[in-house]
Amino acid sequence: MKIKDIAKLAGVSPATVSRVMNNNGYVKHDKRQAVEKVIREVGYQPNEIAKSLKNQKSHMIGVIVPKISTETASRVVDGITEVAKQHNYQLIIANTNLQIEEEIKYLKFLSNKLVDGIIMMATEVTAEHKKLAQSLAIPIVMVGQQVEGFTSIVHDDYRAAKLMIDHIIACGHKNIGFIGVDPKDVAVGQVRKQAYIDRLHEAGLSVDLDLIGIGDFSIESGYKQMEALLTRGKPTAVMAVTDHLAIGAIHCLHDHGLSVPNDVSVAGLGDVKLAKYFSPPLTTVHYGFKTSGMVAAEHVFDMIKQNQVDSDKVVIDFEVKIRKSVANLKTMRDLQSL
Amino acid sequence: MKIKDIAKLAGVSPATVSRVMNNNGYVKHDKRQAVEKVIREVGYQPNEIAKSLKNQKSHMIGVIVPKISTETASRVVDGITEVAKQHNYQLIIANTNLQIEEEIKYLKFLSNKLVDGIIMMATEVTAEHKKLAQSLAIPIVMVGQQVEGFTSIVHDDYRAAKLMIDHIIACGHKNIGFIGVDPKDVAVGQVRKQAYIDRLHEAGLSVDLDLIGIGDFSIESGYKQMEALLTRGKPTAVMAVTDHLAIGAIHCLHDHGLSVPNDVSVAGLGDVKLAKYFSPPLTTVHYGFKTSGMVAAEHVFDMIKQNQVDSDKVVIDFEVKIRKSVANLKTMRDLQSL
DNA sequence: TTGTAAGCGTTATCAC
DNA sequence: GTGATAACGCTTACAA
Repeated sequence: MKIKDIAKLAGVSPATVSRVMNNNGYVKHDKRQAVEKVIREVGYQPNEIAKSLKNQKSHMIGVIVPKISTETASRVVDGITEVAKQHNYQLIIANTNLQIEEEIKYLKFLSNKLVDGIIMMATEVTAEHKKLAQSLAIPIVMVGQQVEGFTSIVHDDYRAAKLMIDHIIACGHKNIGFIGVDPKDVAVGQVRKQAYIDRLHEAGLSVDLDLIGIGDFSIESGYKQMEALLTRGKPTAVMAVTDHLAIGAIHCLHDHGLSVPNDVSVAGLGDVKLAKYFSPPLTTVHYGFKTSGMVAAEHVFDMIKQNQVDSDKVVIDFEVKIRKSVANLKTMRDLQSL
Repeated sequence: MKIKDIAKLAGVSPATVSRVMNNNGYVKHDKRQAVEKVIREVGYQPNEIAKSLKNQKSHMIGVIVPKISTETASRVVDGITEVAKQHNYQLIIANTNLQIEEEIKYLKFLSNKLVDGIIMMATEVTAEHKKLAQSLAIPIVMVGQQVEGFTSIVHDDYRAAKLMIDHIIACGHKNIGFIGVDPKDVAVGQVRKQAYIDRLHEAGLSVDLDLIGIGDFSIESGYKQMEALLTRGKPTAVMAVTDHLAIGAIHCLHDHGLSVPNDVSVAGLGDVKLAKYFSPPLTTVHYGFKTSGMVAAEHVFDMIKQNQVDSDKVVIDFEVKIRKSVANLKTMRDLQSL
């Protein structure tokens, strides 16, 4: 059923039907009624593809994510959908499974008039990414990593990690371990580690390489790195760069008969939904991922509307969540001396 | 940059360029070379919208989910993406936030030539859903709920829940509580509850209404329902219809100074990623959500290819995960008598 | 082997 | 107010 058919049935021209559908131009009351009646009766729905082609607007934005089945990604996507809905936009999502060529491929593919804008959650951003992205006519915003020349929605990873270490130091810990990830991921792999190192230095504590382990993003990896740390040194506290890593570490500690936090404290970063339900409830930093998504979407829509590209950097709030997985050595000592 | 421009630059007709791009029809070697060279040089990418309009195929499938930031949904979507990729299809996802009118709306919207098929994760399926869905020309498959007249990808919720209760009974429990959800969700709200009731009857145990609580899908709700159960009766074990509910229940028990599983056993259903890292590790049933998604996608593509609609019911495997949150009363007694 | 032109379903311009 | 008609960028008969 196309516009022509409706026109015929209503005894008007296609143009009139179009005018009725889009509420623009003058249409006499009775004709409008007639058209609306037919539309209702046959349940006509316009062909969105044809509209897109004609209007040069698809009313879709592309979202490139490393892995949708990740809490971080799905929370960001959740935020994006929410504001997309307000703008009557649909999301077309591309799951790259962390493969960099896939990201490039989708960036190209999506930009061919298929979408009016792109939101990209990149882990690693290469020069090729940047060059390609810059060559595209449509607005692109980056989430999670700051990328030169693009509007980037980020959390202040440096400050967040530093405040976490702050808290650990304030609890009286001196041998503080670190479990991180590959530095290819700048925000998580580099920035958070740098914060750790800087904060230790500031506190006059030495950075012990034996107390640093680098894994990937899996829980198992947290377990393994913790195990390695245990053979190499004697940390009283460990900060993991991710809640999953922290959970793996805690599990390892338990398996080794160590109590968290009485024997070793563990802190995470990210505040996954279940973090507070663990035992001990995980001390971590809450990142507003959904907010990131919403803000990212708002920026894309601004750029679409104004038909121009900007390159802000917007920093989303975080919140340190002090729970039970980091022990206060001072109060523990006080308790023991009683 | 459109096909016409490429044609001009390469000194051929648009038709030839199209033939080169799609590898069909005869094109002389040198012309092909020339065209390919230009394409490469200008980085030409065809307009996918125009292709869709002409080909009457969008190479996109629509995915309607209640809430993407849910582990269940995102695992299903993960599976869908994986097979979509093999077929060179993109996903356009619609997040309904559990609102039924949204589902209807998207069902209509997506079907207007925008997508070649739809995968729907519905919680509640009304008559209106069915009628509308049936009127659409494109293939639709349902995930998570069996819907008459549609290919439905489901888990055997009845058997899964029954086996879980089985295990609980086998552990010597007699006062078994139940935390469920609204029956509007047939699979989770009705079927799992029925399994609980039936299994108790089969075992000759009476069903005590005071030991049944109905909440929603939130962790907090599990907490509240558990609290209510505690005031009304004295269960030695509780099955929650969802891991989140179970986690809430466990939390409540802990807050009341009760040990899980020594005082009260708790089982969940679903096996969220972190379930095995809880303490105690959660006894639950693993559902292959990613597999559901993959199978759903395969069915959609079959139907798209064969250009016909079928209405299978396919049942995805599950696996009972016996961990530590359900105690064996018999061995406990043996231990005590030593 | 290649080019011309019609057509996919809309919308917008321009006559009337 | 309304209706032809060209155009959006592509593919595919059909002609040459």
